[in-house]
Amino acid sequence: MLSQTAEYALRAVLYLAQEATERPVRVEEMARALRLPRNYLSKTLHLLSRAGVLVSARGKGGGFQLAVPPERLPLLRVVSLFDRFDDRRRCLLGRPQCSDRTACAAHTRWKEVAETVTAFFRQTSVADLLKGATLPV
Amino acid sequence: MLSQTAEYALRAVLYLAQEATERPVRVEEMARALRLPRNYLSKTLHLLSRAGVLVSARGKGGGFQLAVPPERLPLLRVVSLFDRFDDRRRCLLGRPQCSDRTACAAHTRWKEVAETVTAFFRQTSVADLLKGATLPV
DNA sequence: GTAATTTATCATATTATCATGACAAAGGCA
DNA sequence: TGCCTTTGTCATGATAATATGATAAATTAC
Repeated sequence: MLSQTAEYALRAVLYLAQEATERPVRVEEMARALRLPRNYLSKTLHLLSRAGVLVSARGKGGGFQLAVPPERLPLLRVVSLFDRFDDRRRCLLGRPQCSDRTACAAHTRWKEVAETVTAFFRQTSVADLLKGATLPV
Repeated sequence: MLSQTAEYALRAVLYLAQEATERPVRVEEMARALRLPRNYLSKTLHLLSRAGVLVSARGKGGGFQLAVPPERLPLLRVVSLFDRFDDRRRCLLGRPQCSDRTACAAHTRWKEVAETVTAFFRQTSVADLLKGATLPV
């Protein structure tokens, strides 16, 4: 459903929201805890930082932290950095343009489903997910 | 949302349902009409045939036809040949197993959304899509 | 200012997906 | 039979996604 990279990003953000209230967390620690490839995760976290989702600090005591309180961080803000959620994705038959006016055969029926998916990412916050978490992320 | 290949397959099946009531359709014709790569489409159609969605015939007058009336052909039967719709896909955080018992942090909320998506593919038939089609597929 | 620590970046490797081209196999028809 | 048509299959190539390893740049601590 999500690309591998978006999934990594989401898991990392959840980890930060859960583990790191104040202290910054090193890539090393996160990669180990989540079993993700270290340098690949590093790049992903860097992108999240540039997008203002995380803040990073180098040197001793450095690492990554959320830049935003989890309550005000919709999942869409995380995953949309890596996966597209535009019209092109939302057309089931892959048309470059597919709207109410230029509808493909699947448009009317698929639109609702696609909108449900997007709404989930837009309306669900990182904090929402942690509420439901019974196990560590 | 769907892989390129699953999307090609779906478009091809829709084309057959719309254009070919009796006569078989050649790959050449379909590739041209749908602007898909010819030999790649050929392989995709072959898989659909082996799965019993299409029937193929070689030689003059040959080509592909639906093996099943469009009313009794759920989209899932087409796309699940190319994309996975199992638990793994349905876990937002990519866990190998994620069920009500072994729930990830996103499970409860995501389950509904994922089920909406799967239900769409399971309950919508090829014929359903053609009903809504105002333009040629 | 030097060393240690940690992120940032670059170059490259690996893998999966998508695509092309050539030819083999099978069916229809004179 | 021999020829044409069309699917079936194989070998290969192109591209994007994922991953690794090496090194640069920044920060902290002494």
